[in-house]
Amino acid sequence: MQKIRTRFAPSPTGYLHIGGLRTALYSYLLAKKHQGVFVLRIEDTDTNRYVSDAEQAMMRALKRAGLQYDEGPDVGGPYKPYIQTQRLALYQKYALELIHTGGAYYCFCSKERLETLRQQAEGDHLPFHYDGHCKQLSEKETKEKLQQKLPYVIRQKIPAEGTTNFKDAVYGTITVHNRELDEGVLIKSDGIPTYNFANVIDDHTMEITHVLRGCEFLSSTPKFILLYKAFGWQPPVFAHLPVIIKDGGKKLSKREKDAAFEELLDQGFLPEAIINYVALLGWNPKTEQEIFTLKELEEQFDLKGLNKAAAIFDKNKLLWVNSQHIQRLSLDEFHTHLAPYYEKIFQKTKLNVKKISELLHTRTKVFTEVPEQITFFEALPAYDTELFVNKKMKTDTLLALTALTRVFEAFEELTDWQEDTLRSTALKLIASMQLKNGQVLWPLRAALSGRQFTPGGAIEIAVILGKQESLARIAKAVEKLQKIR
RNA sequence: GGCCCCAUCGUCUAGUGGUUAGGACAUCAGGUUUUCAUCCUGGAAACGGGGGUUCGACUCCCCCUGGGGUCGCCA
Repeated sequence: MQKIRTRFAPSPTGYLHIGGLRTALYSYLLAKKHQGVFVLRIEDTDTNRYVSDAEQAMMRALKRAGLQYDEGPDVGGPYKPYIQTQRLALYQKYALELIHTGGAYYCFCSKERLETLRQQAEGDHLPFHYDGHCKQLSEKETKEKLQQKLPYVIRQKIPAEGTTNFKDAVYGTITVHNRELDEGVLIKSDGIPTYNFANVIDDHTMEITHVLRGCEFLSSTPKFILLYKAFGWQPPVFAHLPVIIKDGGKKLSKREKDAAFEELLDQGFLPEAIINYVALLGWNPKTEQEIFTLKELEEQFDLKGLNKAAAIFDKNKLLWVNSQHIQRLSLDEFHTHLAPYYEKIFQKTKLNVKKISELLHTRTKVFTEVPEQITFFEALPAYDTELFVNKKMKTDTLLALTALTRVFEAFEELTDWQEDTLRSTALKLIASMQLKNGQVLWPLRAALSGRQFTPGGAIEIAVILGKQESLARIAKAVEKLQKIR
């Protein structure tokens, strides 16, 4: 069997958004699954929309996502160059060939004439099609106009009769009447090809076997097929992907920050989690597995599992997938991810941050939510004595005062500030007071943290804070509680 | 508007003529736990509508409705 070659062919107009990421991912997975080759090609034929550094941003994003391409602008390959504006001579050559074989023709119509045609069509409530005006030109007339150096474009010639169809790997057979197809521009007046043309030439010359792209191309694919036919080439397998929309059914635009892959990274999501989530948005593994590594996706991906309907990007589920990936991280790996946050937060104190990581591990959905969870370690936040009142724990300010006073006395005597010791000391005290664990430990945790909810319990927090700081915080709580008596 | 495409819980989806319509997220209730989180148990929650075909339709066909795409010298 022929070796599978897929490509991701973005136009460098901005950043890698979720839809693009998914297209790239599926292309990558399809190639990897079959030991094929994944190519990155930059489609920069729109000189008006040139955005500097967008290519670099695209390549960086792909790499951060883990989708390393085998051939591309910066890594080279046997079909280079991989940037369309560097392949202009090639398109020129094929366009000429197409004119000679009757698959295309010169068109000298002015933009004004086309605009008039367009307005007319609109007035008649008809779809605009080029009227074929220049198709009637004789060879001699054409030659004359070329010699006069009149500006021209090259248009695709489309059969007036019949239908064109192709089998899409996800949508099945698509058929359209040729009369519905516009004889679109192949080469623009500046000599640069349009997407329609460059895409076909490149996919063929780069021997791409499978084209995965957004379904906005579904209805124009017959034109591509016609182009392949005109050249006598075998078209690749096409697989069009449904769109990803945001909640509320609106289109996910590149402008939207949360639609950009790297923005998600900045928001504290793991690249492998984003990949995992996006993979499931429109593809079903046919098993009940939900959490995948890239490697597992490479093994299990199949075009057959692709879905036709548009999918809504659900950040909630992404959050969950992310938390799952975080929990699968080893403690060391997890700790490494948190290091920069610790550095920022713990300016004054030197704490056992490894222990904090332990507490955080099952409590983190995204890294960016970590700071708010642990700032109380650095400095005791202001709090009200109401914090000591908890119905479920059966505590109130009076009980808290006695409990904390006793805890202070017991802890003060300890020479060994270890978790086991603290726990047994606390439990012994609780037993002697004939109270429930929560009646002492809730006030203790509140005193130590000044917060209603914390990662970890009273004992764990005390261990991390150390003896001096813990006692100071308990003393402060006692003082506060005495004041309101 | 023409053409093309799509349609199962709020969301992602399984389902290919006979199922108590399954799973996951979210949600609700309960349990474990010194709070929170994790973890465990359970609940509520869907086949857009109308016609056919068939002994039998979520599944097949048609129409409607709703949604999306496209109609550029953009991709």
